[in-house]
Amino acid sequence: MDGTVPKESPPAAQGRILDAAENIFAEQGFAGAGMKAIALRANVAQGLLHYHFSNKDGLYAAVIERRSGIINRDRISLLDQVNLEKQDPVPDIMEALLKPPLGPAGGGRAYARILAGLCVGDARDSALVEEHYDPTAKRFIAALQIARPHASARSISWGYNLAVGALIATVARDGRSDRLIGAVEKIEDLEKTVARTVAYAAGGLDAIIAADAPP
Amino acid sequence: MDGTVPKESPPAAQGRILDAAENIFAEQGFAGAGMKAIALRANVAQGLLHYHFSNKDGLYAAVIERRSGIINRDRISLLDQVNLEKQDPVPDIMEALLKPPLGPAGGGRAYARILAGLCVGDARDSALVEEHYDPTAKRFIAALQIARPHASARSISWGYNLAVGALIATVARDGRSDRLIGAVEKIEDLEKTVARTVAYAAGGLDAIIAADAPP
DNA sequence: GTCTATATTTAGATAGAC
DNA sequence: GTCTATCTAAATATAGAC
Repeated sequence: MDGTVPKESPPAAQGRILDAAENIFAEQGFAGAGMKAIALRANVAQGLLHYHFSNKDGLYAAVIERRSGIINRDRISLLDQVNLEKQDPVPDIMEALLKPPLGPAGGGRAYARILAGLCVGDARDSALVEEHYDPTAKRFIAALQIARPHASARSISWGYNLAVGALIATVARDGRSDRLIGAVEKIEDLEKTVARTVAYAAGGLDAIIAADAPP
Repeated sequence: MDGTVPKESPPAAQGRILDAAENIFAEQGFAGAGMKAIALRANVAQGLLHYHFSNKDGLYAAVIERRSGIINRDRISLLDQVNLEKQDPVPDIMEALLKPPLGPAGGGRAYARILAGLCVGDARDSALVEEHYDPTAKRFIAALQIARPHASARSISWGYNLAVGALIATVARDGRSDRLIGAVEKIEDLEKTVARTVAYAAGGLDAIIAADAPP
């Protein structure tokens, strides 16, 4: 003991700020989120946000960096477990891509909505996607190309992009499907949601490959 | 001649404002767009925006209303031409759904990005979707249910939602597919883009129906 | 590291002349 | 209907005490 006393453990102010920012950016988007509201939800003074993250852009980038790191690690870990020699590895590849962001470690609905915003966003968002997601994306595209060796590179990359689109629709439009059919029942469980999105992405990929094939 | 002189014909200030707002809302999102910037691009005084549309919410709603009216009219018109008795009408239904927003009358990339934002947006966006898009959505879901009578209502409605997700990915992520494979060629033509998205949505729908079927 | 208080800029909205 | 000028509120960011 040297007399120094650590104030708070891991989820110190810095972590609370990131959590609060993740939620508010998800709800309001980048421009709509306010530093004041984030500080309020994190129970810290507004000035502290600037001390730790310089400015709003820095805070936004920190949120993306933290969560994308977790998601990419999980994605790659699952992808490495896929046996590319098996009969049809595409569903396994899609599950490795789609399950991490849908699961609890993926930040739940909040971060998934940020991810959706990233994909339809402006130049700042594009730069963040390129930095934090492109490297992993290339890994998945390479795996899909191995699984479908006769497909064109363009079909494969669109199959990847449209799989992410299915992910976005799954997260962002949750609730609308039930509303449109007047359903009143409970929330689906995660397994079923993942299974449906995986089936959709795998089926869609093969459909565009078939449509692209020379007649 | 009575001395009165009409200032400008159809594309008067009101139309220019809507055009400018559509573009800036597309680029920046609702919160990011500024009334000042919209007025500047429309070449009108800022006060005029409030004279015509009361406030920012009113202007946003007017942009959605104008474009969704055109898209819904085109969608229903194409859907009514689909022969539901033919062997497999699903691709035709999907084309009726996806072609209008991708085409020139759909507002081009600008409005498509607004549409994407609507789908991942907050409460205000949900209300606008419910008002302007739900009625047409129900028509398409009904048509899909007729084309796939043995599929569950939930599979059908998710097939619809995920088709919209494919639309969003097609528009919003344009450019990323080529970047990821290092392509440097020209822009694809509209026909090919529509055909791929239609094939994806149709193939994905049947995949989730198959996955949902009792074993 | 954290807080309080404040500076600076920018936003949406309004008033009134033309 | 349109413009100029202005009001008021809110945002981000900073300064300095603790």
